[in-house]
Amino acid sequence: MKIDLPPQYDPKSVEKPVYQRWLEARVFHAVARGEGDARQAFSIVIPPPNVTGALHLGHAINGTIQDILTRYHRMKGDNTLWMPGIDHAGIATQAVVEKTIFEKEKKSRHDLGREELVRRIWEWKEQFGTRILSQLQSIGASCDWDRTRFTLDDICARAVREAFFKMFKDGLIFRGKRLVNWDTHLQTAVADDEIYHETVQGQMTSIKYPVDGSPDEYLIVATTRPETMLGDTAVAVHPDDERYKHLHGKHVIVPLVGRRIPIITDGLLVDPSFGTGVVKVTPAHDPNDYATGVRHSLEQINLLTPDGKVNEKGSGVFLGKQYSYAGLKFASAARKAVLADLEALGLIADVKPHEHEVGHSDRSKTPIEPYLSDQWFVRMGDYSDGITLADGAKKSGLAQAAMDAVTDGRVKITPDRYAKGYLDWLGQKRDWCISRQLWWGHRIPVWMFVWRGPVATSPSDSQQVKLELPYLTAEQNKQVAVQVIRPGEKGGEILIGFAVRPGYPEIEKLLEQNGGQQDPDVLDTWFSSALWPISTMGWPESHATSETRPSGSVAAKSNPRADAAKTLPHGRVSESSHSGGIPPEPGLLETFYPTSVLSTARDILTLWVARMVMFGLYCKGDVPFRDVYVHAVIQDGEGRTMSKSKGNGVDPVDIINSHGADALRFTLAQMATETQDIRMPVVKDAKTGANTSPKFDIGRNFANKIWNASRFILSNIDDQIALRGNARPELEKTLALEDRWILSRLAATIHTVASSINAFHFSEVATALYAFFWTDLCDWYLEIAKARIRAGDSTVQSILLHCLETSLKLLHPVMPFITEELWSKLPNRTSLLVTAPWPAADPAAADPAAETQIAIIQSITSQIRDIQNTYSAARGKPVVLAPRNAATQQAIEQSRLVIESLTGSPIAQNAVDAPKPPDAAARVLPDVQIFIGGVIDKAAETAKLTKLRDQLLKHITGSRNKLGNEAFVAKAPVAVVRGLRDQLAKQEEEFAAIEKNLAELQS
RNA sequence: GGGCGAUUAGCUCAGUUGGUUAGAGCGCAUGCAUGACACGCAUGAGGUCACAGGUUCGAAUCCUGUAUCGCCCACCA
Repeated sequence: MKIDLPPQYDPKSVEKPVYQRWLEARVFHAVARGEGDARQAFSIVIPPPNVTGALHLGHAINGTIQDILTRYHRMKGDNTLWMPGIDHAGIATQAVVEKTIFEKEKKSRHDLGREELVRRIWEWKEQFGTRILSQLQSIGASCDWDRTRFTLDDICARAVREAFFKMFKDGLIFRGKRLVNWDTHLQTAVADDEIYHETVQGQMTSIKYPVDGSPDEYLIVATTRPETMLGDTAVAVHPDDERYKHLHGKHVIVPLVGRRIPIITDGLLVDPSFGTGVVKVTPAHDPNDYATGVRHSLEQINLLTPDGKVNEKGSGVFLGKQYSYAGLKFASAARKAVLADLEALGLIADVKPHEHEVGHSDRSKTPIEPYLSDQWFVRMGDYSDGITLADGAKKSGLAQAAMDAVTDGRVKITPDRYAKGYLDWLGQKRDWCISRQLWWGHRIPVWMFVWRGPVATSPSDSQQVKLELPYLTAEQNKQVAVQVIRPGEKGGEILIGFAVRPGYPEIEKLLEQNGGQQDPDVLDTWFSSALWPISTMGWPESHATSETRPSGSVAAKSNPRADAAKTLPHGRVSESSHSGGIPPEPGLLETFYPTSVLSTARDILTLWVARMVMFGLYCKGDVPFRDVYVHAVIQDGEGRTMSKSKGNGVDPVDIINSHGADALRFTLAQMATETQDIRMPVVKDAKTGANTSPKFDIGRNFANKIWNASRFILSNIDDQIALRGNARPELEKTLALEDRWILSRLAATIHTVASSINAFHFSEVATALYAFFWTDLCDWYLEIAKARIRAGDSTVQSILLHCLETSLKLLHPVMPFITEELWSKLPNRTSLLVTAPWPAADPAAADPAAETQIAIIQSITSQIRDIQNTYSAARGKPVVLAPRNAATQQAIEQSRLVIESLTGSPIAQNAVDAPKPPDAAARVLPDVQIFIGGVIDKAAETAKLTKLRDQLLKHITGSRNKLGNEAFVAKAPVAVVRGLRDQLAKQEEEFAAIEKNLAELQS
C-alpha cells in the first residue's frame, strides 16, 4: 500500500483539523434518552474553571482524566455526556477586575458604581471566559460544547434562585449577626477557606488594667493585638485560679477608654498556665472572645468601619483625659497610638517578641479582621424535626445527609482515604456563611421591609412567619416566603425579608413599589457551584414543577448581560459557543443524573464536593455522582506546589506548542498515580525560555513511535490485504509462535486498559499501552515480521494491521489526535475513530504457553546480542545452543529463523548435548547455554561468569535454607514449596553449568 | 496541636490478597547512519526497598516506634 507520511509526527498540522472533524461530526453532543434507547448513560460535569483563569497543569491533568473516561465510554457505546462550563468565581473575578481598573484609571468600584462595575466585569468575562475553554479544546477535551454553561447565566440563575427559595422557605437559610472574616481591602466577608495563614514576627504586649475600687492593683493581660482593648467588655480568669479568687465579681477599668468592665470566670477560654492567666475579652473582634461573650451575655462593641478603620466607639475618657483613635487604621496606626499612650501612662508591663499566625485574605492578600455583621447562613446542623430531602427522605440536617451518602456508599470516593477528610469536615456541621458584600454574583433574592403590625409566627421556628401581602394575589402570595430578620426592638418595628421564586419579576416589582429593598449582597460562589450538576442539566425542570415558570423570563431585570452585550464589539453573547449553550431539554436530568464520575483535586473536596452532595440530595433527591475521583497534585521537582508567583509552573499551552497535546496527555496520564502528590522536574526550555519538563519527552517520543510504526505497517500491507479490510486473523489457522504470542499480548492489553480505566488507575493504562505498543509490538513483533514480510508472508501483514487498528482504538482515549489522524490512513477508512467500537478482548487469544516460549526466545536473542556487543568478532559467527531439555530445544527449533534474523547469526547447532566450541564465549541462562566459538577474552569471561555465579549462589543458599526449615515445609502452601523446589533444581543446574564453564576457562 | 500521606536505582515512579532472582521510563556507559522512527536501535552498569524493633515458615508489602518531607484541618490570649 502506498502511504505518504512524513518521518516525524507533527502535532501542529494534525491537531486543529482533527478537532474540527470531531466538531463537524457533532460526536461530542449528547441528548436525553429517547424512545427505545437502551444505552447506558455516562456523564461527567466539568469542575468549571474560573472565568479569569488560564489553563494550568491542574486543569490539564484533570481534563485528561475526564476525557479518557469520556472517550472510553463513548467508544463503548454509552450515551456519553461531558458537560462543560465556567465559573463566575465571584470574589476572585471582582478582585482582578477592580485591580485592573484601578491600575489603569485610578478608580475604585465606589467611583464606578455597582451597575458600571458589573458591566465591566461582564465585558471582562466575554473577553476572557472563552479563552480557557478553547484551551481545553486544545488538549482535546471532548465536551458537549453546545451545552456550555456559565454559573451566572439564566439557566444557572434559575436553579440558584429556586434552591435559595426552597431553603429559605424550609428555614435552612437564615440571617444572623455573626463574627465573620472581614477583608478590609475588598470590604466583604470571606469564607474560612478563603484565608491563608502567614507567620508574622509580632510582639506580645502585657497591659495593666487597674482594678476598680482597689488602688494600685492591676490585672496584667497579655495580647498580640493591643488595639482591640478599646472594645474589651470583660477580662476573664479561670474559676479555679487561686491567684484571682479575691477578684471574682469585681471590675476593672479599661485604660484609655475608661470603661468599667466585669472580671468574669471562664474555664473554656482561660488556660491558667498560659501567661498571667488573665484574658481580655473583645467579643466583636475575636472568635473565641465572641463565643465567650455569648456565654456571658457580654456587650459586643464593634470598633471597625468596613474599610478597616477605628470608628467613633474607639474613644473615651481615662484619668480625666480624652483619648480618641477614630479614623486610624486598626491594626497599624491605631495600635501604634494605643501603645504610645499606654507607654506614657506607664501601663505596659512587658513587651516580648512573639511569632504568631495571622489570617490573610487569599484574594486581596491583606490581613483579615474578625468583624461583627449581618450575614446569611445555610444551617448545616441538625434540626429537632429533621429536614426533608427532595425524594421525601428524612434526615436530621444537611451535613448529616451528605455524610450518610458517603458512609452508606451511594457516593464512592477514590482513593478512599479522602473520605475521612470529607466526613470530618462535614461532621463539624458549621453553618455556612453564604452572603458576600460584593457586586459580582447572584444577588440574594430577598426583599427587606421595615414592618409594623402583627405577624403570625409559626410555632416551630421563630423565624418562620405567615404573612399575606394585600397587593399580591393569592397565587402570587404562594411564590413568596417570609422570614423575620430582626424582631421588634422599639415601637413594634420589625425587619422582614421576602424571598421570591424565580420567574416572577412582577412580584419583585410590586415588592419594591411597596417599600421593599432587595438585599444588596450576593451569594458565595460555591452556592451556585454546589448546584452545578443539577443546574446545568435543567433543574428545576419546568415540566416537573407546575409552580415554576419556564426559563424565558427569568432574571431579565437583575441580569445586566443584555445591556452589556450591546456595548461589546461583536454583540455576541448567547450565540457564542462558549458562553451560552443551548437550554437543557426535558429529560436531560433524568438521563444523565446522577452523573457517573466527578474528577477533582483534593483541595475542594469539602468546599465543593460536599456541598454538591448536600444540594443534590436536598434539591433533587439523589446524589450528584456515583464516584468521586481525587487526582494527585503536580508539584515541581523539589516538591513545591507550582505557582505563578514562584515561577516554577509549567504552562500546558507551551507544552502543546513544543510537544503536542497527545504528548502532554500521555505524560500526565502516566503520572496520574494514586499518590497525593506527583513531582515533575522543571527545566527551562533552551530555545523558548519557557518552563518545561523532560517528562513530556516521554509522551512526544511515544507519539512519534506510534506514527512511525504505523507508517511502516501501512506501507508494508499488500493492496489485497488492504482491500479485504482488516478482518481479524483466524486463530484456528496454524499461526506461528510469535503470532500467537502477539495476539495473546494484545488480548491481555485490552483487558488491562479497560479494567484500569474502570479502577481510575490511569498510570497503569498509560504504562500498559506503552509496553504493548513499544516493547511487544515494535521492538519484537515488528522486527520479527520484517523477515517474513520480505518473504511475502501475508498472515503477518494482517496480524500487523489488526494490531495497529486495535492499538489505535486502545490508545485513543489517551492520545486522541494522533490516533484519529492515523485511523484515517487505514485502508478504506471513512468513519471516525472517536466513535469506533471499543475492542473486546478475545479470551481464546490468551496463550500462556506462547508467552513463556517467547520469553525464552527473547532472552536467548538478547544474550547472543550481548556476546556480539562484547566481542565485535562474534557478529555473524555461528551460534551453538545447548538447551537444558528437549522441550526447550523444540521451542528454539520452532523459532530458529526468528533468532537468526534478529541476531544476524546462524544457529549452527541446537541440541541438549551440544558441545562447547573451542575458545567460546558462553552465556548461561536457566533454560539454555549459548556459545559462540573463537572470540574469547578469558579475563572478561571469567569476571562475567564469576559475578553471575556469586549472585546465583546467594539465591541458592536462600532457597536451601528455606527448604531446610521444617516449619516452612510444613506451613507454606504446597504450591509454594513445590515452586521453590523446582526453582532450586533449575538454579543448581544453572550453577553447575557456570562452574563448568569457569573451570574450562582456567584450563 | 489533630488528621492524612510519602520515603524502593542518580531522577520520576510501579510493585495486586505477604510467596518463586524487586520492575519501568528518563539519565548514564558502550556500540550502531540496520529501507518505520537518532523523538531511533542494541547491550550493559546501577537497589542492605529511610532507620530500629515486632508478627510470620516467609516482609518492599502487615504492626509499633524513630527520622525526614509533604498536604489538609484547627489554632491559645
